[in-house]
Amino acid sequence: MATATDKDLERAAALFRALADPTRLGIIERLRGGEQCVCDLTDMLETAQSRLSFHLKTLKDAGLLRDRRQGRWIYYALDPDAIAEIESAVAAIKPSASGLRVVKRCE
Amino acid sequence: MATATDKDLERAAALFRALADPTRLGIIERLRGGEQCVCDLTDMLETAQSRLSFHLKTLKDAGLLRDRRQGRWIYYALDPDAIAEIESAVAAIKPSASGLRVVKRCE
DNA sequence: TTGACTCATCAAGAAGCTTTGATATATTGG
DNA sequence: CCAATATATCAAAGCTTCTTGATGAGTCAA
Repeated sequence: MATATDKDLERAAALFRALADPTRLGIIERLRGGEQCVCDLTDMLETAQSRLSFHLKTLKDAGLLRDRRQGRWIYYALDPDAIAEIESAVAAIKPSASGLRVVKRCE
Repeated sequence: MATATDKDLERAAALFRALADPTRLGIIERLRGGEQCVCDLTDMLETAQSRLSFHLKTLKDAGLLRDRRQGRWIYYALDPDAIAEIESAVAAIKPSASGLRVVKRCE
């Protein structure tokens, strides 16, 4: 496994930063089952509308959510690619399997 | 799967917050192969000593690292339990398998 | 077109995080 | 004990993020 570049670390940090807030994790949890419009999230999370909008934007800017307008509502959903990216960022911090260093390399 | 409590979300957010910094991810990367003393990390990361100490403490306070003094040196290592905790926090944000769920609409 | 509705954006202050340089503490060797 | 070394802690400054309330923008129906 190659050493992560500064850019890799920066990107991974940005993903984790987006997850580093309980309100945003609550949003994500409510999107696990599929897309939801902002109004439903507002009801579920009982929070000020501008505050919710701020956190949705934060998640979207990090690439974790996508949105879609339908009529007067806007639906947000998890982006599966981002979830995969997070999983790979976590895999990158796992201790390597052993000190024996017989791990198959990519190059 | 039960809904996460506020405390679960807070704890998961704290873990992600600890990971939300490229310097700290760099530290973790260098600990993947096993424990290192602070002096080695200082050399590898080329950073001010108090700054490194701050980030080590941040990781330790979040439960991600443990430390051990040996003589004049202090060795830091990843805590495997915390890594497992992170993995389970990530698993908790993965979309649930039932992707075909009917989405409730606003009307 | 107007009004109501849904959501985004903005500005300002509050709260939290990071860096820096200085100082403190623990350990070892002489 | 003293000096040197390794690391932690502290305080101040700077930077980033979050919350709040106000306003703007898109959409629909009458």
